[in-house]
Amino acid sequence: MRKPCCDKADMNKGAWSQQEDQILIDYIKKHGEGHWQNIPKASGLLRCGKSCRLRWINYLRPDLKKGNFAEDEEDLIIKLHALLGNRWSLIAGRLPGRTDNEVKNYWNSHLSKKLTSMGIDPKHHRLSHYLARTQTRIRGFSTAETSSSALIKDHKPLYHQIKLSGSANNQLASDAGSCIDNDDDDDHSSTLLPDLNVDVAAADSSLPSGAATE
DNA sequence: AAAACATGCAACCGCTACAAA
DNA sequence: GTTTGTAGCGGTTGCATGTTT
Repeated sequence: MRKPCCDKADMNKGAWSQQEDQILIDYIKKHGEGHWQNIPKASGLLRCGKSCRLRWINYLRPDLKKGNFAEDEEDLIIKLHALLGNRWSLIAGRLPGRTDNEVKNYWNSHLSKKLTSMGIDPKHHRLSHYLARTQTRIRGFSTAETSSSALIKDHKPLYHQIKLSGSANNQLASDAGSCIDNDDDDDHSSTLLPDLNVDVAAADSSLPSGAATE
């Protein structure tokens, strides 16, 4: 087991001060991103490189979009989560200005509850056991589009069509295909996602099993 | 008004992947 | 081929704030 990256007792922890933020911003403006381990030494910050990287990526980056998630962003997150599982960085990569941490937090605090309240298991994106008992066995998104359609219609359009440009869609399919596994207990593996036009069954099987599952 | 509880977010921790030596 | 160091990712925690009792 490797030592932690920052075991020095004199390193700061916890919330960042404005002064620390400014030092980090100034340093990165001058030297660019990367070489995070050098930043504490070079800038005089009493933070480990890992902490600097996280602070920059999640909070200080100028291209970050602050504020609430739009409805179409929510929808996209839900769809991508159904496709990719907890691959937060991949999902965030499809949402300009959003970070993996932000998407993850938003999922855990809002979206998973929202799906649960709709009777949908947020983990597997299918009807919860209670509802499923009264339904035919269904797989993947077709669940929400068919068997639970009446349920869905009473709520905001979580599963409505998201318009992606052709190239964006192809890129998504490409990205998604590169990270979905063949876990046969996982309903992602054979799901044809109608909205995104992505046949997950055709995904690369070379990835470690369970990568998109729990 | 105050205590208890719930919620959301920022940050940390541990792990893995990857590259360089 | 092995070792070592760094970057990046996802899970988890802790704290600040808001809400309820």
